[in-house]
Parts: sequence; structure tokens; C-alpha cells
Amino acid sequence: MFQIDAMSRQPVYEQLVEQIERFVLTGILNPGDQLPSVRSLSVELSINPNTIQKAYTELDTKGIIYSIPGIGCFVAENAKEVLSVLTRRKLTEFKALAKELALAGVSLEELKGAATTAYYERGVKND
Amino acid sequence: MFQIDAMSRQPVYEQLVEQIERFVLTGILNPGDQLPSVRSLSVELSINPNTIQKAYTELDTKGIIYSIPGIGCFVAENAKEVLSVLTRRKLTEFKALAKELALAGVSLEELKGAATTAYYERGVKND
Amino acid sequence: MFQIDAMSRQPVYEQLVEQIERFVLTGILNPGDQLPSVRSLSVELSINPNTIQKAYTELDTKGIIYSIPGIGCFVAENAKEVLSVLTRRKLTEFKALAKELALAGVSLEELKGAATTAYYERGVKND
Amino acid sequence: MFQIDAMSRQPVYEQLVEQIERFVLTGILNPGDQLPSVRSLSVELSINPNTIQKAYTELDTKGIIYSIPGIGCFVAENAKEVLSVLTRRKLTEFKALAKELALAGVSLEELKGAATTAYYERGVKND
DNA sequence: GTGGTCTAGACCACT
DNA sequence: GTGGTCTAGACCACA
Repeated sequence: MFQIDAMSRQPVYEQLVEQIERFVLTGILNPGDQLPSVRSLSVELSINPNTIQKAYTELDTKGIIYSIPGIGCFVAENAKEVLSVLTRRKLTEFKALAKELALAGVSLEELKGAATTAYYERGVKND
Repeated sequence: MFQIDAMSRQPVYEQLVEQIERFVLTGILNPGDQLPSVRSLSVELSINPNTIQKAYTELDTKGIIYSIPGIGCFVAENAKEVLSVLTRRKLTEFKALAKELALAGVSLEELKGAATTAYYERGVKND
Repeated sequence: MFQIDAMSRQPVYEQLVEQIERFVLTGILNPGDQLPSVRSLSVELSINPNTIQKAYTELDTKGIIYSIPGIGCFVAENAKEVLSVLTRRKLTEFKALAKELALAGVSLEELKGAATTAYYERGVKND
Repeated sequence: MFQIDAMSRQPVYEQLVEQIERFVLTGILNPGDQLPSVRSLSVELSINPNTIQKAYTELDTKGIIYSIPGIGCFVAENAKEVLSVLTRRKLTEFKALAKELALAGVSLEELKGAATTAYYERGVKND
């Protein structure tokens, strides 16, 4: 289910957070769903339990999941809304990247085309 | 000329690399131009010479500048071409970000609009 | 395992890079193998950690090793292929040296003989 | 006549020394020939006079040229013999390079072929 | 003066 | 523990 790239410059726990967030946004994980336990995921991904824990804690802080001690972690009811708000902030980053590419000679048409392609590949069925 | 944010998560030397690259792409720095000496830039930015050196070394490795010991560092003849090739690779990153935003409910129109805005803000006159 | 000549004109970090490359080519180090940690090697060779780091960084850039912060450095899967490609470029250098020796009166037979001797001394069993 | 690559890692004065040595070995410069003056060469190559001087001094020390103060520098009578002896020492370097290439997968045939090519390209007519 | 290498020692985030 | 970044200060060869 999860795919971790240990060589990436991005911290493992952050990769985990982002993947879970994507699963929530795409409807693979839905409100109320239980997440894998820290230990099982730790074994499955060959990753230090502390790292899993850190990811879960961050998701909890953001309000995307909630944890019930002794039972497990679950996707929050309003997870999707929370994420939509948070992700929108990345528009700034998106613009910065577009500017950088434009500077390198990428045409406006190509940029729009790439955006369109990405849009229809987003992998959720609510067009 | 240069602006460094010491508080950023991004390493100082990397900020320097990116700024110089941007200066080359925008035509502020041109092939043959001499870069500030390691020591002078170190004083100007209140940054350790080693950090400047690291940035220059990276730019040299990439082929964007060349350094002549005892003389100085200069913008390479084909710096712009090298940068265009290297930067184009970020299109993948651009698409990934677009997909993520689309997933969070950002409309296609909004994405295209952001790209267009960015395109015309790129700050170089070669439309 | 490693041997550094502090008096050499060749920088220490470069000696280290070349030795590791040779170890990979000769099969002493194999894909997936973990390299000594920066600190441990620093102690073993009585060399500053920064110098080791510089060597590892260069190997990482070349794609011969990969480093996972918090875990360690490992020989890349395709390290040998990368090295073969990079080293082949030295054929030009080889020819230039041969020409220089020929100019100084070294006979063709002697050159071929030296090459043959070297070939069978290369210390890897894949004849 | 001379060609200097300022970007090379090899010091400029060393490049100059090697080129003059090659000219002597190939018969472009012969015993008794006068070398260009430090000042004229300095202008011609856009190089600091000190650098030229350093090259000439080194050649003088080796016994390849001799200088008569106030008159100029001249190729020594036994320059060719001196150089042949000195260059032969590079056979060690040649073997090391051959070994390295063999390690990278270059076949013995290819090595011999390269040596042969270089031999017949050495650019002196005493086959 | 220039770039390049190295040491010593510190701090950081991540595992 | 790990790698990565940074500072401070030194020394070198070269121009």
C-alpha cells in the first residue's frame, strides 16, 4: 500500500504523511477507516517504529486522523476538508515552480498542457 | 545583489546556487562575467567563505560557471543551455504538484490561471 | 582498508574517492554494501570528518554511492556500470601519455608490453 | 604557437613547460633556437609575465634551456636527450592508467590498439 | 589577490 | 547513532 523511497531527500516520515493525505483525498482512505498499527507498518516497510509514530503524530496534530490509545488510529470525519484547505496553500509553490520553468524557456502552452494532463490524471472520480 | 535567508530550511549554499542560476537565466549574469570572489561575497553576505566555496563548486560541477585558481570564477559560455536542460526536468515535479492541487479541489481554470500569471512574471524579455 | 598519503599533491578526499571506486570495480565493495560511517572512518584514518564527507558527497553526486541521512552510505546498484562509463573516458588520457612516451623514444613493443603487464595485474578475476 | 587552457586543473606554467618540451622532442624547437621573450609571450598569451618566467626557470633547472641575461633563452644542446630520460619515468604512470582502464572493462586488445594508434600519431619522422 | 583543501568543533534533523 | 550544514581559522599553490 505504501511506498517509501529511503534515498529521497524528503524525510521518510514526511513521505508517509503525504501518502496518507493523498489516500484520504483520493478516497482510498475514508473517515472512520482504521490505519495500520505502528508496529505492523514498521515491519511492512522495514522502517523504524519511531518514524511511523512521528508521521501519525503529525497527522493527528493537523486534525487529519485521531488516535485512541490502546485501540488505534482512525481517519477524522472532516479530514478531506482540512486537507483541501492546507493543500491550497501550495498554490504559491506551484506558481514559483511555473515561473522557474518559464524562465528556463518552457512555453506557456506547455505549462498549461502539463497542468491539464495532471488535472485529468489526479485519480479521483468527481469530474 | 544576493539575498540569503538564514532561517530557511533550504541550505544557504543552495540558496546561493539557485540565485546565481536565476541571474544567469534572466540575463543579469552573462557568459564570461566574473562572479564576486569567494572572500568578498563572504564579507558582503556575512557568510563563511567555505559556504560560498561550496556553492561555487556545485555550479562548477554543473558546468554553469568555471573557476580559474588565482584568477576568479566566471559564467560559462553555455551556462544558459545547461540550465535550460537541467530545469526542464522539473516539469515532472510541476505535474505532480498540479495533480496534488487538483486533488485538493483546485479547478483546472485556477491552475491554468496561476501558470499564466507566473509566466508573465518571470522577468525576462524574450516573449 | 584505506590508505591515505597526506604528502601527496592529490587532495585527500580525492584519494579516498579513487580508492572506493577501485574497491567497487575490483569487487571488494559490492552494491548494497554499507560504507564506514563518516565519523568512524574519520577516526580510523585520522582525517577530519568534513574531508570524508566531501569524498562521500562526490561519490553520491557521481551516482556511485547513495546516502540515507540517519542511516548510512551504501554502494549503488549500478555503481560498476557508472564507473565503467566514467573511466572509459580516460582512454584519451591514455593515448596522450602513450604518444608522449613514443616521442621520448619508447618503442611500440615496449608500450604494448607495459599495457599487457598492467592488464594482467589489474587484480580482478573476469578474464 | 602555444595553446594555454586557463580552465585546466594543470597550472598554466606547467602547461607551458610541457608544450615547450614537446616542441623540443618533435623537432619544432631545436638546440640553439631562441625562445620568445618573457614579455612578448606574456602579451601573446595574455598571461602574467611571472607565470612565463616560472616556466622558463623550471626548464632551465631541468637543463632543457639556458638563459643568457640581457639576451634571451635558448634550447640546450642536449635538450632532447635530457627529455628522453625524464619522460621515460612516466612509464609507471602509463602502466597505472592501463591497469585502471583494464579494471573498468577495457580489453587488452583495445589497450594495445590505442597505444599503437598513439605511437604512429606521435608526429615525428624517425620511424 | 585568487580558488582549493583541510582541521576543529558545533549544531541540526532524522532513525 | 547517522548524514548534512555551517563557522572560524589556517595553509597552500598559483597569478
